[in-house]
Amino acid sequence: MPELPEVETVRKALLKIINKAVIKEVKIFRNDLRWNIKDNLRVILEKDIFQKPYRKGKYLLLPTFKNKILLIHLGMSGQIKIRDNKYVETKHDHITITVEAENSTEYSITYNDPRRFGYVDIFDKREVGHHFLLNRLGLDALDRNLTFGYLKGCFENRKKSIKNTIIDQSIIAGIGNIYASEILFSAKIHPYRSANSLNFDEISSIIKASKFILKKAIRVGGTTIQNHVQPDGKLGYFRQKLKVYGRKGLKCLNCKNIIITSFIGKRSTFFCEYCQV
DNA sequence: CGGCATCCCTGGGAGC
DNA sequence: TGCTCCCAGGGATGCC
Repeated sequence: MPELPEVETVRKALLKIINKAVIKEVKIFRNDLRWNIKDNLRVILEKDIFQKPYRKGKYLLLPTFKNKILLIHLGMSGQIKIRDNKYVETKHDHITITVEAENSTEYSITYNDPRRFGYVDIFDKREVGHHFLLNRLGLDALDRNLTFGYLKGCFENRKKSIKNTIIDQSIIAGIGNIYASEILFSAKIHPYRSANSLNFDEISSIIKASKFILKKAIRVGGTTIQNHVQPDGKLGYFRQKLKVYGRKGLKCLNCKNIIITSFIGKRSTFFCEYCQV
C-alpha cells in the first residue's frame, strides 16, 4: 500500500525525467476515481512544461511552468508506470501523459489503479495551501520540524491510541498502516497506549524510529505487499525487512515471544505484547 | 473539538 | 473447477 516511502520512490523516478519535460499528450480513459477527475485537466496540461516534483505526506505534486499543480494520490492500489512512448495501455490504466524530456526522449507516464481509491487533480499553484486534501495535513514524517515539541502539542488531550494517532494525516503526514506497526515495534511502544500518556523518551523514540524506518524503506524502493511496483516495473524490497507487520504467530525478533495481531479502528495491527510496553 | 462508524472499490485467497 | 465470502486499507464524511 503506498505510504510515504512508496510515494517517495515514485517522486524520485519522476524527477529523473519530468523536470522541464514538455507535455505532449494527455489521455484520460476513465475519470471516476475517488472523485471525478476535472473535465478540463487535459486542456490545461497539454503544451505546459513540468517542473521538479515534490511530495507532501502521501501526496505527489507536479508543478508546471504555467503555475498549475498536478496532484496525484495513489490511494491503496495506485501505481505510476514510466515507459517509452510505445507503451500500450492495460487494464486499470486511467490516465497516460506523454512527455518529451529535456534530452528529447519521449516517455509515457501512466496512472494505474485497480481499486480507484486514488485521485488526480489539477489546480493553480496559489491554491496549494487551500486544497481540500492538503489544507489539513500535519507535518510530513520526514520534515525536520517534526520535533518533540510539535508532537507533544498534538498528543495533548488525545486519548485515542498511539497507533491511530500516528496514522492520522492531520498530525503526521505519510505514515500508513504498515509502517505504523513497524515504527511502534521499533520504538517498543504498545499500540494501544493513549497518545497523551507518552513521555519525553517515548515521543522521542517514535520520531527517531519513524525517520530511520521510512528512510531505510525509501533506499530499497518501498514495500511490496500486494502490488507496489516501482515506476520502472521493479518490486520494492522493504517487505523482506519488515520486522513485525505480517508476522502474526511468529517469534518476536527481540524477545522471542509470539507476535500477535488485533484490530485498532478496523485496521490490522501487529505487535509484541511483551517488549512493546 | 474528539472519537467512532460508514462508505467507496477490486483482486486475491480461503472455504465449501 | 467454480462459486461465495471476506479481507486488504486511505481518508472524507457525518453523527453523537
